Amino acid sequence: MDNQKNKPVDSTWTNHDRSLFLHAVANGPDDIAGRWEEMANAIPGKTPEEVKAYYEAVEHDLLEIEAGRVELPNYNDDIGDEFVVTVKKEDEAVGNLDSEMGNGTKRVEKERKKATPWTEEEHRRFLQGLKVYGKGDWRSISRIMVVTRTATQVASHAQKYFLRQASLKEDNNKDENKKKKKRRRCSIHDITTADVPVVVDTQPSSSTPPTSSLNGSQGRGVPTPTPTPSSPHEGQFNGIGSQGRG
DNA sequence: TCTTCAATGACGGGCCCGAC
DNA sequence: GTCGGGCCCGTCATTGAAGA
Repeated sequence: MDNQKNKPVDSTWTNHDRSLFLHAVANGPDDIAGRWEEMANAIPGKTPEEVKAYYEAVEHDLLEIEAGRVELPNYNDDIGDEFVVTVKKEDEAVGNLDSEMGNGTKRVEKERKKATPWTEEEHRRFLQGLKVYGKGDWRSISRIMVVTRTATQVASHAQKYFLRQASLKEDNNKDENKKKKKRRRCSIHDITTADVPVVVDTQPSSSTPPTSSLNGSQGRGVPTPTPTPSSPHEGQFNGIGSQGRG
């Protein structure tokens, strides 16, 4: 199977297949052994071998791009087809402000872009990227791990994440009474790197999937850490991704 | 000079809690 | 039970600094 590593991405995969593939990657099982079978089940007409080969090809392509060995064909729009389908829909809903700004045509009325909350899935990818690429390499994290977010967004998210961690740390040093007094909601930032195992090997030879543990058996729903037992809304941020804001 | 990152503040919106 | 004010959170925009 290793000889398929340098194979270009299989062109027989339709956009629909690719969407299913990405979804399967995001929600795939934790254990590597049964992973490909699970993913193949989610993509009609594809065998586990095909899924694995496709995954490795995609991974290889990403690494090539990352290494600067591949010229990017105007990826602003192209990536959207394959990786940010859902996000694009939201962008359209708010008038695709990004593309307008990107063309250099200044907007007459500067309208604040509608905030799209980070999903748990995105946050977990972010954490994995943080572990793999380290603090500061937001570009790589945004390109490889959280393709639905720009480097700026990743950096901003990281800032709030670290602030949150620092705040939690501070609270832990206070006594129980003070802790209870402070109202703190559950937040997506309560998911820390300790909850996200590193599974990405940046070496091209590795076939370790970058998102193999995302969600994993946990899947959707209740996040593991609930650091504020005093909060009446345990597991509240379960809805952060889905509930949206309005 | 250009690109990238970090820091900061503004803003929108949800949630909590007390008053009624 | 409901309503409203204040608090808190998350995202976006802007600006300056640093490095290539």
